[in-house]
Amino acid sequence: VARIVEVEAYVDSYHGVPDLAAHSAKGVTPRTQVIFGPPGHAYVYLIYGMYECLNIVAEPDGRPGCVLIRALEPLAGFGNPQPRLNGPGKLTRSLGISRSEHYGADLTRGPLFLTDAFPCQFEVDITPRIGINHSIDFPLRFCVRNSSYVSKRVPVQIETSS
DNA sequence: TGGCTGATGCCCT
DNA sequence: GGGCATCAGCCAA
Repeated sequence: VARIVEVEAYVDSYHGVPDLAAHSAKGVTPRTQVIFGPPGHAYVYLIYGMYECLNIVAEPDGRPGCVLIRALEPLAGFGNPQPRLNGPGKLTRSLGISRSEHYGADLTRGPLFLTDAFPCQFEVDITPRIGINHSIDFPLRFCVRNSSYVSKRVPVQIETSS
């Protein structure tokens, strides 16, 4: 059991400006097809030849859009010492998430299950996304404020919410 | 503390 | 063949 504390959104367009950092910007390919499918499914891709990254498809069927899971706070079921899940490549390695086993997986049921059964209140920091070279200004990274489990300190605080 | 670099596989042109 | 939604280790200060 783990809590999501940091995500980034990859969208079709932001206020009418195309999101060139999104993999779906290149259109439907064998790699990106699941992003155009129904929401609640896993988009898993390989980055830099060695790290798998987990996304959750987050737009209606037929439209592209997904959320990259960048950091988790371990809650239960992890050994001692707890693994650090503060990075998209690290958390998939710790959880055993891979393209071969999880590409397109239904996250509304099954072993990788998304739930709101552990609610809590928190404030959100909104910042630019990390590690990209296109559409770098879009404020689409969302972190739990003051969480020690995020991948990086918040570089710029753009806005807050709850 | 912060910046650079190598490792490494695959997708798309 | 170029570039990539990363990370750990190294180095200088």
